[in-house]
Amino acid sequence: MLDSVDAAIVRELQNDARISNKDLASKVNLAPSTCLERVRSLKARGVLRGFHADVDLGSLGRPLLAFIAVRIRPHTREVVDPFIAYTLKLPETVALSHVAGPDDFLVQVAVRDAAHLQRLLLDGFTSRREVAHLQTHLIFSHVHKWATEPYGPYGLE
Amino acid sequence: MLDSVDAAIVRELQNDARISNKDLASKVNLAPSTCLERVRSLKARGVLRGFHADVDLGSLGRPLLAFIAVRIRPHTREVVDPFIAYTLKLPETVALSHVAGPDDFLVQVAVRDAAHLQRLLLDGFTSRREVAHLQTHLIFSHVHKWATEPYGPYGLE
DNA sequence: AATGAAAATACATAATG
DNA sequence: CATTATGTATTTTCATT
Repeated sequence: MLDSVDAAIVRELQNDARISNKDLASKVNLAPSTCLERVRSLKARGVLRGFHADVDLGSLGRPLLAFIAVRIRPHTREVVDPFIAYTLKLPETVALSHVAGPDDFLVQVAVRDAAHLQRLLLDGFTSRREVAHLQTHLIFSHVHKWATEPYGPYGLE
Repeated sequence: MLDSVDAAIVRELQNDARISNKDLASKVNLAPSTCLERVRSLKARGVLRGFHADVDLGSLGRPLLAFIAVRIRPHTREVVDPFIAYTLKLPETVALSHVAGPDDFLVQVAVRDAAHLQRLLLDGFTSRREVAHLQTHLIFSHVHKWATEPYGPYGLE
């Protein structure tokens, strides 16, 4: 359960995680000491899970993004869990979703170029016995909305 | 072009964007003053694009995630650009990818429950004239790997 | 829960090697 | 780029409300 002050703190930290506690306090109309307590509590309650730099992937030598839709067979825990662990260990993997539907997983990857993507597909995915089907969607552009607002009054959840 | 020190700074800030400059400097074996300069330069060069809190969406009243694959028609700039602007304004939208393939867009949304998702699909998407086809993939689980490592030596890019 | 004040840290900058 | 020095600002704790 978030009150309106918590919601304001969460909003500000979604937009700028490196804001100083003093400036944050001033934005949400709290004394710095109170603000610090609120932030600690939000972390302790698991509302704030972490703080991360958003990095230009091109600068990291990975300018090309793609989704890889993967069907695995059999779709049992014995196969699913190791597949997830394996995929998350790949340095190309940026995000992994286990989804409902014809496809089982959507893997978002960041690579240097098309040749790198091809190698990843062949050596990293189709070579695995549990991978039954692959479909690749090149990403022309990708926008992440870093700040999600609470649903309902103040996210009474 | 990142050297190994830049790469280390970027890695640390991807893992913890709220680390103090002093602690960051110590982790990457720099003097604080030098470290501060490095971080500023990385921001100025666009390598570090921003810093964001990772928030538990359930706590915001949005525990259900889905991908919505959208085909729009015609796929012209006159239609594409307003569609992107519209979709990014929806409070349910978390991320939007313009992709190659049969589907034109993958929209990641966060909603309260299945009823909310249904309303979003009907009122937010299928009601629009340019939306030719929709396919929804419920997300069972989603993992974002916040730290992407450079490709090659130090991401010589 | 929130506050203000004190004590401990950290930041920002400049000068020097 | 590291170190040092300096003044300023922030963070953090804690007694009080």
